[in-house]
Amino acid sequence: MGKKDKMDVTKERLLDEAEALFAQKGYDVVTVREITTAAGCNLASINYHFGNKQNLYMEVFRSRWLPRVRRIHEFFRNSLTAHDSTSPAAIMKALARAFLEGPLSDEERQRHFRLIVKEIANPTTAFDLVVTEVMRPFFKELAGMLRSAMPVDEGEETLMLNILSIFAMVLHFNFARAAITRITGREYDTAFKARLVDHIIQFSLEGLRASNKECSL
Amino acid sequence: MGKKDKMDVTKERLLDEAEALFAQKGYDVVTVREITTAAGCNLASINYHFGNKQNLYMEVFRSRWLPRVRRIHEFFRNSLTAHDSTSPAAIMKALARAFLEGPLSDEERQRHFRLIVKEIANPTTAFDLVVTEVMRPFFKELAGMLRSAMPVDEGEETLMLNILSIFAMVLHFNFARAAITRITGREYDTAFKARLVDHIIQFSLEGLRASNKECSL
DNA sequence: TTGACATTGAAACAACTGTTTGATACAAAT
DNA sequence: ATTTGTATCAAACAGTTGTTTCAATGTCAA
Repeated sequence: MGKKDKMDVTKERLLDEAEALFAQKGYDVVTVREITTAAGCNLASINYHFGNKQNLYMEVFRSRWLPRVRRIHEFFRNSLTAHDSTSPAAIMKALARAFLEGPLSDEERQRHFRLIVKEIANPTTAFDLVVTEVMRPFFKELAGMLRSAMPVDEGEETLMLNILSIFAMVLHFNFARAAITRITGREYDTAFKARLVDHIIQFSLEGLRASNKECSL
Repeated sequence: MGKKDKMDVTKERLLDEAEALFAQKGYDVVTVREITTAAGCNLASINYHFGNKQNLYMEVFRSRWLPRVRRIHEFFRNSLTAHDSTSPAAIMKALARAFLEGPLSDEERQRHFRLIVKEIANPTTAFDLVVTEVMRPFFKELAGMLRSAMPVDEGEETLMLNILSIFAMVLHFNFARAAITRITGREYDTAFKARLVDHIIQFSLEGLRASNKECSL
């Protein structure tokens, strides 16, 4: 194995461990020593491969977060064309399923949402990247789908609020796990997870109908 | 003005500034120098009055957060007994209004939710305090209200999920402000805020109906 | 084999962290 | 007036932070 390969391996491991730690604790709490120790490499390797800690954080979003959310989006599109039904309910169900039961493993999903929730709470340049690269385009795509699927033509803003609400639910039940278990006292096992997915879909589906009724008044 | 008064003043100002900064940036990012400078007092005053930084953080929750959420709960109860209507819709509307338009100023509300969202993401002992002191009792109270108001008797878990969902919406649209403005491009002015409140209430109201239908099948 | 290059390693760096110290100022009690 | 106790202050503390330095190591081309 040449050194060229070794470099890639170190870089990849740094990105992996960095993402896991950033998602778990947040950017400021995680130290470069923590990351390099977890990756099993030298303290200076972050600065060597990425320049500084900030660049490593950005690179996590570029090379890990963005490709992953694109996989989710693809999963969503595929599951829609497969059933080729374009009712709002079908769209919403496919959307929720893509994010909650899609191509991601449970661990990946938690990392994914924890990272973006921290960015939502305190946006950095990484959030600008995410917004321009995937969020705004995907929201536009969704709005177009829903507009043509809705019996009543809603305003751009109403559509946006509905989409935001669904993501609010998905995000919340993913990042509030620790809190939910403490409040409810119930374990976050697979049975409970399935129950949650069902609930989120039903809740959002009905919520979506609200704006339709409101507009038809 | 005696020194006894001065102490109280310093202590109160430390709590105020600490809460604002903790809510804005998070516990680890905020430094004791930042807090004491903002409060206009000496660096050592935090350790003098509270022992250490952690205790100050806990005291913020004890003397600021808990009383505030209790005011919201009172507001909710009062607005319910005033209209003495106990339909699920009335309960939900009163609940959403209490948290979104209740006794809190807009600035207070944002501080309030940002603090608890950070605790939900990464719970500390402060979260245990909040759960045992207000969350579990209030959730039980709410569940009791909704159970007797619902036409179909739901399971304890379904009720809990519905309540959690409403708080998910309320929390999200309060702490995701920066993100929402960046995504939608729309200003977070009073008009938009009013629109949001309406939306959350409608969305949650319909979402609540979902479980009722589900159970009746 | 030699030389150039890329990667790793241990050690040190200055800056910043929460906390402690001891002196000082001041009000109330003796 | 003296003592006592409380609050504030500047200064220093030890530990940790991200980053830099420079020698050591290995790889590939000449």
